[in-house]
Amino acid sequence: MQPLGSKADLVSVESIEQELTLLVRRAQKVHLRGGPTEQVVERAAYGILAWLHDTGPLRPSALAAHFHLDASTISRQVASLEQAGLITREADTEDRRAFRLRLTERGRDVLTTTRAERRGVVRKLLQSWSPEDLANFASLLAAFNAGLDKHLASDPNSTERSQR
Amino acid sequence: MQPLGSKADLVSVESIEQELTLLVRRAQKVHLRGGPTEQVVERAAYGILAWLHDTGPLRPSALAAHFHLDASTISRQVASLEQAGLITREADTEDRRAFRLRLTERGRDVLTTTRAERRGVVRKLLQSWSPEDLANFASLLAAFNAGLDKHLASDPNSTERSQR
DNA sequence: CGGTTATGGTTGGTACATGCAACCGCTTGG
DNA sequence: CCAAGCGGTTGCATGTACCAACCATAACCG
Repeated sequence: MQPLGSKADLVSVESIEQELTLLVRRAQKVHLRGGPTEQVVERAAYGILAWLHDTGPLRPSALAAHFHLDASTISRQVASLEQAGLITREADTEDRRAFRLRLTERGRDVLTTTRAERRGVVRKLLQSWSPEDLANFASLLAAFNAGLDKHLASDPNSTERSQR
Repeated sequence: MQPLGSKADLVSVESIEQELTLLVRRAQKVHLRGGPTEQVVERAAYGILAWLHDTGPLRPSALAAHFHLDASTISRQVASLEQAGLITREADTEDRRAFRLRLTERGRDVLTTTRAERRGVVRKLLQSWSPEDLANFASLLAAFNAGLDKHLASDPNSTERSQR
């Protein structure tokens, strides 16, 4: 509809940057807990539980790579999840330095509950959207994340300081 | 195309929840700094600078409301921005308890630089997108933020603990 | 008025998230 | 077998955030 690099594109990029900034800032506080009487599941922990659940037993290093976080950060969060009885570490048969993390029964339960609540919030937020918009948003968001992933992977610090 | 509440909707909601979680987690680290030799502009500070710039002098309380953050959080960030010489406080003629925040010359410069860099990153991330997708993403993101804003405003804690 | 309550902001205390540097122990390659 | 490297942990520093307690001014009310 419009030539590449048109003014409308610029406006879109500006708007996207703006909205992302706001979203990320605000979303800090949308971290759910286990349930009514339940256990605390921290914001950071939820991501780990979900990823472990969806992709099977993983090493801490694999988690760090997925989230683009420092190994030390993962290490502490893993320790606390283990403490809480939501995950266990099992020996890695191929390397005795490492181990693999697996959800416990309880971890699965907590994840299920928490995930249901979070999805409930999202559903409520999106209740008035058309199916087309929903599907579109889902796929654009996924595409954006994929791009971000690549960006962070290739160029870990360009976003910290643009140049030296 | 599909009946309301269809399976496809559920899948979209699930996917959106997932992608948002990942995005927010990863985006933590995409906070830019002032420039080559420049001053640190923290992630949080950037949002404040940008909002002050775009909507004129504001009270701290207005910032807190916009970001849905505690007044104390804003207070400290404002103090540090003032310290850095990026904003000034001017008396509020209507209420001597309050004051209004305004960007300084330097604040405007730093914002301009930082914003340009951030937009550059976003542009790079989105360089292969079609104009349609860009425009779509921008408007869906804005709509989502608007919904989130309403949600947080009406029901400040439902996302902290779903019920009692 | 004069006292009580409400509102705008700040400060102290605390918790969580995160990165970097230093370290420990196993693995791997001369 | 020793040196270099990798996986993970721990100490330390920072940034972001909330709540509770506080101060000062404003608004209300009898």
